[in-house]
Amino acid sequence: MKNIELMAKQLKAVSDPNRLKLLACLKKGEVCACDFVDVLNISQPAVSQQLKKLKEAGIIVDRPAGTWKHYRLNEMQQPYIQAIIDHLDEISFQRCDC
Amino acid sequence: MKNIELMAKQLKAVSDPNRLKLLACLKKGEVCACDFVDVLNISQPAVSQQLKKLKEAGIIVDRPAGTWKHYRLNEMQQPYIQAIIDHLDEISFQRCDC
DNA sequence: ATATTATATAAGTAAATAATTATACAGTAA
DNA sequence: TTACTGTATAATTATTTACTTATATAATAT
Repeated sequence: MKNIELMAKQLKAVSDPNRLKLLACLKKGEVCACDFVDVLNISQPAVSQQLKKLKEAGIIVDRPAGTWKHYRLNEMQQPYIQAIIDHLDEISFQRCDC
Repeated sequence: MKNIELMAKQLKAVSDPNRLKLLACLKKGEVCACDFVDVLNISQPAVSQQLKKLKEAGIIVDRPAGTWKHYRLNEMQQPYIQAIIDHLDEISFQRCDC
C-alpha cells in the first residue's frame, strides 16, 4: 500500500466523532472497554467495532485482562496522528470496578 | 457544532487519497483546477466535488481568474491539519498554460 | 449575438460506513 | 459440568461517499 493510502486509512480511522471521543478518553491511560458504552451512548457491539477500527489503524492497542479488555494509545504514533491526539481535550468518565 | 464534531468534519475532508493528493499538489502554492484532472485521473466533475469538500472544511481557498479557478492552501490551519500537510510529500505535475 | 472553454451542479449508482439486534466466544465462578 | 459476564462477530439496514454522465453556468473571444 502506498504511503498516501496508509495515511488516508489512518485519518479515516480518526475522522469520526465517536472515535475521537475514544481517543480523548484514552489520553490519560488504559481504559476498560466496558467504560466506553456510557461515554458514547451507543451499543456494546458498536463500541467494539469502533475500537477495532482504531486498532486496525495501529492507533490503539489492547491488553486482555481476564474477562475484560483494556485499551490504550499506541506509544508510537505518526506525527500527524499525535497532533490530533494532542488537540483533543481529555474526557473524564465513570470507571467500572474492573 | 461542538469542537469534536468540527474536528471530525475537517479530518473527514482529508481522509481520502485523492484529497490528500490535492493537498500535496498545493504545498508549493496556487494551482489551477484544471491541472488536477491529470494528477488524480478522475473526471473533471469529480475533481470539482473533491475541491469543494476541502474548501467547505476551510482547508483550501479559491481565487477566480477569468474562466479559471486557482486553488491554494488556507494560510491559517488547525495544528492537526498542518501536521498532515507537513507530512505529505510534494507532488509535481504538468501545469496547463493558464 | 454565437461559440468556446473552464468550472460547477444534478441525477444516478455502487461501495463503504455506522448503527442496530441476535448470537458466538472466552474467561471466571459456582 | 453449568451459569454468568465481558467482548467479538454476524447479519441487516439506513445513510453517506465517491464516482459516473449529462447539463448548467460563467467568462472570454469572435
